[in-house]
Amino acid sequence: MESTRFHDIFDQYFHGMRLSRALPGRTERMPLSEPVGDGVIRRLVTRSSMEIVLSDFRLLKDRTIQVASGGAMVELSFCLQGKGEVSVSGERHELAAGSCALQFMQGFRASFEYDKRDPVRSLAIGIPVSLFNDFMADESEGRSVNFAGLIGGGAFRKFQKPIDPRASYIISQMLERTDRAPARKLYMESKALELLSIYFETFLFDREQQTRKARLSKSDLDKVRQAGEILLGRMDCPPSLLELSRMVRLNDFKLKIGFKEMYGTTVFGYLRDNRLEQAMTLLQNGAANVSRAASIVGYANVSHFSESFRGKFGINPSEFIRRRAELD
DNA sequence: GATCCGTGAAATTCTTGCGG
DNA sequence: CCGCAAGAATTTCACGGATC
Repeated sequence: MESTRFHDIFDQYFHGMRLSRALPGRTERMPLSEPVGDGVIRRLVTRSSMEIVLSDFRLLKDRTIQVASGGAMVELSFCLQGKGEVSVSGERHELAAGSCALQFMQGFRASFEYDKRDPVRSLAIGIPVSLFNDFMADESEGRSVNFAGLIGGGAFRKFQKPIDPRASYIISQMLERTDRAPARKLYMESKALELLSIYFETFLFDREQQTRKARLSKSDLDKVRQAGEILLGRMDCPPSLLELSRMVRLNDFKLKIGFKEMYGTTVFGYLRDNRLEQAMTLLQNGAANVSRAASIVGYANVSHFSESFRGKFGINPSEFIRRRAELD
């Protein structure tokens, strides 16, 4: 693992935060090339100083990236692909594909560990504290929410959760319009605001979300992650719950608790979400029709597939294809 | 080809009980 | 009181077939 002063790139582009927002309204596109890696990072700063950063790259070496910041900021980030670990002020956090984090930070130090094998795709939306407080300002019902109150005296506070269906649909729309499309900036900003609204609501105003805490050990969580991987690897013929728990040597009770904790859903809920997301990708790039997509991701009959798809994305697969066709 | 509907199977949640 | 597990109750899911 090579440790690097990679700041120049990442401090500015990747985690988007802590840089001067000198050029509102600007769009930047930064390709990554040898020897660092390949891919591209796109960054858009709106007039309201909201920053939207889309990353899609792969590194050629394992890296530990140190980030330090004196400023304060709020960031909502989505890890779409790849995994890694972050430690902030001694606390470790997992970065897992399919998870979303809302983070509040000021004057902190963090290090990110990335693995060269895993491509990284992520979306980060950063907003200045003043804008955040402004968004929260008109909460009339009693307790008001603001940056200082949330973060307390600390340097960092984070809420984490799997990306929910509404959000993943919005993100896919954003990804489609990264380069072309008229009124792109307006479009991106509106979608980013929509995401902020969804997650401020779930993280900051949903009681039970806040009280959930870690209950399993690191090694058990590791087994849960293994189980998740097994499940994804065998989408077309998944093991039963009991088989799965035996495979990773963890009793089914813990497995269920673990899935709730790590992915925020049940074991088969997780499987289903992933099946449907993969199916959506297939439909999106025209790689398959509805029935083909259903069978690829492991649905034996299309009927149930359509029903699940609608349940998750609020739209029938056929309708989804039709609307996509209209876009082009 | 895609969606809607009824039914049995399974997974999840809820409840209770055991041992530390 | 806590962690865990077994069993009951409830909910969700997958399938086949009818229908659009």
